[in-house]
Amino acid sequence: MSENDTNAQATSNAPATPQYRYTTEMAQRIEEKWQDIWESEGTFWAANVSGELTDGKGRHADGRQSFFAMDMFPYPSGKGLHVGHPLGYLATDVVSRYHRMKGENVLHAMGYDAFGLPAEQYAVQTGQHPRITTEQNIANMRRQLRRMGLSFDDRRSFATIEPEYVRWTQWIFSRIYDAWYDPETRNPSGSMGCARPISTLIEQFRAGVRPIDGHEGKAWDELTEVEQSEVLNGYRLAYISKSPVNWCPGLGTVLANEEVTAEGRSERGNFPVFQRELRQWSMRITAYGHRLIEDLDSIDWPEKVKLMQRNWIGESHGASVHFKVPVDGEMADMEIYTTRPDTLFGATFCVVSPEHPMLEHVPQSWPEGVDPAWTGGYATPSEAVSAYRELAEAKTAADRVADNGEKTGLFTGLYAINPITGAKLPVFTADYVLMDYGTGAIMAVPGGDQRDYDFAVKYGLPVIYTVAPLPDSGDDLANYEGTAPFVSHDGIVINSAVDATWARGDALCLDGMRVDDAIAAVTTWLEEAQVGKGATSYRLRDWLFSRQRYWGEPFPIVYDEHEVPHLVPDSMLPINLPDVPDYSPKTFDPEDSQSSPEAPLSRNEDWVNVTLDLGDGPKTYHHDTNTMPNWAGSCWYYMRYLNPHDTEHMVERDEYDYWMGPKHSPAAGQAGGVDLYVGGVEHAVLHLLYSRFWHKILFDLGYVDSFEPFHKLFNQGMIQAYAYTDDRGQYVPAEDVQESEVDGKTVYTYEGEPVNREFGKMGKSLKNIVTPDYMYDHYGADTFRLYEMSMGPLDESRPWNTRNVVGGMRFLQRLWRNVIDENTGEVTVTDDAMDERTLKLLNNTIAEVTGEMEAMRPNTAIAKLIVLNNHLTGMNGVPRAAVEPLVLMVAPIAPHIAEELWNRLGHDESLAHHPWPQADDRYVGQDTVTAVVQIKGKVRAKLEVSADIDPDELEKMALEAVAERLGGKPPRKVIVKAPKIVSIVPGE
RNA sequence: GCCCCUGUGGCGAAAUGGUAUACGCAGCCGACUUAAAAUCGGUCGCUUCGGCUUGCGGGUUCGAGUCCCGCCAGGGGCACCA
Repeated sequence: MSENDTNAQATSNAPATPQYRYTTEMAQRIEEKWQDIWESEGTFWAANVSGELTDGKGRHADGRQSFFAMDMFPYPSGKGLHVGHPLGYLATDVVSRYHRMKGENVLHAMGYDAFGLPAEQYAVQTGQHPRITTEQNIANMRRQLRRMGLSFDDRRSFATIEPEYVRWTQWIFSRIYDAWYDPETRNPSGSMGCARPISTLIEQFRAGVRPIDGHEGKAWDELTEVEQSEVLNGYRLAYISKSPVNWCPGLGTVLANEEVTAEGRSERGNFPVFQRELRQWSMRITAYGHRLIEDLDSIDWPEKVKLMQRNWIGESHGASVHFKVPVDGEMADMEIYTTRPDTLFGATFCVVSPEHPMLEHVPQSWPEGVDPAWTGGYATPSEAVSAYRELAEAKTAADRVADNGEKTGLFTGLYAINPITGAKLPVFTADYVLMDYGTGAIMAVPGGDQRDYDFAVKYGLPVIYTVAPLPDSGDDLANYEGTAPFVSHDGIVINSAVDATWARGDALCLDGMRVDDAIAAVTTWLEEAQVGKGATSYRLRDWLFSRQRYWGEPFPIVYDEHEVPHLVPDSMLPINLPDVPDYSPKTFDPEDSQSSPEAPLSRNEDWVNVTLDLGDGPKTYHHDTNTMPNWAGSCWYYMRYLNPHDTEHMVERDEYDYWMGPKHSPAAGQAGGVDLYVGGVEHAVLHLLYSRFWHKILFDLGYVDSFEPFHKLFNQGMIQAYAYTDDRGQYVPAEDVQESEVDGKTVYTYEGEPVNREFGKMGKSLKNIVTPDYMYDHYGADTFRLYEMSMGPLDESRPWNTRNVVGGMRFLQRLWRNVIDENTGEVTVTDDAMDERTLKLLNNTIAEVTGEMEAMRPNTAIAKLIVLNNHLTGMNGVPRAAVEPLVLMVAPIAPHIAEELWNRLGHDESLAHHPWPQADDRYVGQDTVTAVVQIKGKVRAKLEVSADIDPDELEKMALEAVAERLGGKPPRKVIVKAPKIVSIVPGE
């Protein structure tokens, strides 16, 4: 389009686009010019307090407020960007530029999260080494982002695959491995629980102040190295465990719970996931469950994300209770977990998970007269139990979903004795009880739990109701009996008299108590009788931390001939990946649940076997062949922006304190952290939880002085798009679809044929992608930025519509024309004084736009800038004193045109650090306002009055204005909110 | 099933409990053009001209898009967690 304009001017005598109009070509020239200037002058370099990055182009850190604005860094995937991707980057950039103009020292940079599945899969597809494709992708992404005019400090960019970065990722792993969680020590923030070096635990074992698990009564130094290693493994925050994990044959790797969907499939690739018992690395995130919930109160995050984290961690309070189980003439102990100890009187059977160790001790034969439904037709309990266990193991999460709550289970032949009633309860095994939650065993209370009720109905077990609705609730227990349990936590306890004094003659009667009080009473009783205690349980599981992939960080761990793990000394880090031709993961038939993972690194024997001197002479060791999950690099990258080339520290203390310390900025709270972190909500329980966990460990160990990584989190919305399908359901290119009106209805056609419109994501397969490059070519970066920022609130999703972009272009053209003559290219502003109206509008606009920028609402800021600009457009000669502040206010959103106009207005320095305009209070507000007279809330008259009108006078005027409507009757009530509203309630 | 968010013109959207529809797109009318595009100016919720309008029905209030209760629709999170 615009190209034709230029040609037309050269080749025909028809009136053409004026030579100095702000066209797409003009925009492109201006944008490239300023991007070069910013780069060569280091305009966006942020100044550190010390070290090599103190140079902020004459703007040093001393005494200046810091502001750290950060995006969730991207995977450099080969797919390239579409216009939806950079929405968050643009938002962060607008905020960064605004804060820079407020005089703050702004840290804003971009790194690349380059390990992990997307990069590896792209490499496998293209047959090139992931390092090569990753570096190409990073270069392409850098180019596209640079063209957007983002104000990054390019000295601080890095990728997580760089050896100098990997070194510190491995260093952090080493610190986590070398630490344990002491729940009895206060951490530096004052709350209970603290990670401490493992040496402090060894000291306790050695001093005999802590019993050694499994070796009670022995001295620490009597234990073999293997035994010591196993004991410590039970405490380390990064530990090896043989436990059921999510095994995904289709991807050839194990996955964390967070990476498995509710349907039991892999989040990436959508392959089936099976539970397999495997030896893998885990991180003890459950130790931090409580602090991860509690500290949410100290950070400025969307409630939605906080809620998702709270739900994911799933802290529940209750009690653990010990039931005696007669086994082979002795009394074994079975511990159960319940959130409702008050219902102990209503327990009519027990259930253990199919993996529960108690199942090793089932009796030889079924008791006399056992119900055949309970035995499943098996001849002995052990046959029944092992058959059921096999059945449960083969089930995928998807099967469980398909079961739709249908309960299965079998009797174990065992009985458990209820410690409070003495009742003998049959013990079942069923897969609705999970081994890795609570204790893997429950007391079943069918009168108060839907699942237990379903099970009881199926197996003909008794139901005892122990809780009734509150008497004044209008509900009646009779509504539940025989049909459903009464599950509410509101209610009163009934029916606790069931032999309550059996246990030890203590009277414990709960009748008439509210549930809360009854829970407390039973918990106290359990503790006094030493058969149980208050307990907290978490839905959160420990974080499975190893993957069988090539493209990730190797573990800084080697094993000796006894398979005892040893930490590789810090001085030998990083451990780099071997440069080998075969980096593909070993994948299997997605349905082959019996396959086992095979780490690609294990194929490189040269790399696997090493001779090291770890203090007792050179010995042969072998490397751990797993790699870390792709979350590892993103867990701590924010700190690396502070100085990505620091070879002495993960992060330097003074630098951390200046940029992220708890009191560095009024914007940050007590918890400290990055001032603004912008990214998609999809990481709510993945990256954002892992990152907080690592950060808290580093805080406990004293490496950082704030206990949260991200003070303010902002989730940008998604940019959605229309897609079109023809009558065969095939997608057609959205770009070429025509829109027209037929009989007042909008119809869409492609090559003359009608097509259906649907609404959703932007994607290549939907043929509705719009790329940033398309936008640069057709409108320029400033118009692109302006459109994305004006579409609506940043945190809401909305549809992209290229047709609407032109409005932003017109605004910039008018702004340009208000400064520059389109025909001569001369600056046309006047130095005349502003008229009163312009002065008022200008100062009101400054005040309002400042407010919108503070609140991160660029859409409404833009609307107000347009109003001011439109006003100036109508003037005869635009006053410099009005247009200069306008240019400054446009700068965060459309920085290139703003720099160009600022320069042409006679300023030599970039406006990037020019002070943000200040509103003159004398001209803020209105002289006259339209006062509205309402009768019963409906507008009946409007009055033009002075802004400082006396309320009594306004009331008088208002009553006069609507006298006719009041019909002479005195009003019953008059509310005056001068100068805007008079609200009248008429007399009867 | 449980929890959370969102419903305002033809479209994207504005509105500290105080004039609903700012700003932009599209549309319509006009100016400049031989013409078209671009640009500029105007107009732009519905209406039987009484009024009526923020998904629907109630409530609180002098006054509700905004607060409360109950529905409906769309989106998201969790889902045998004892």
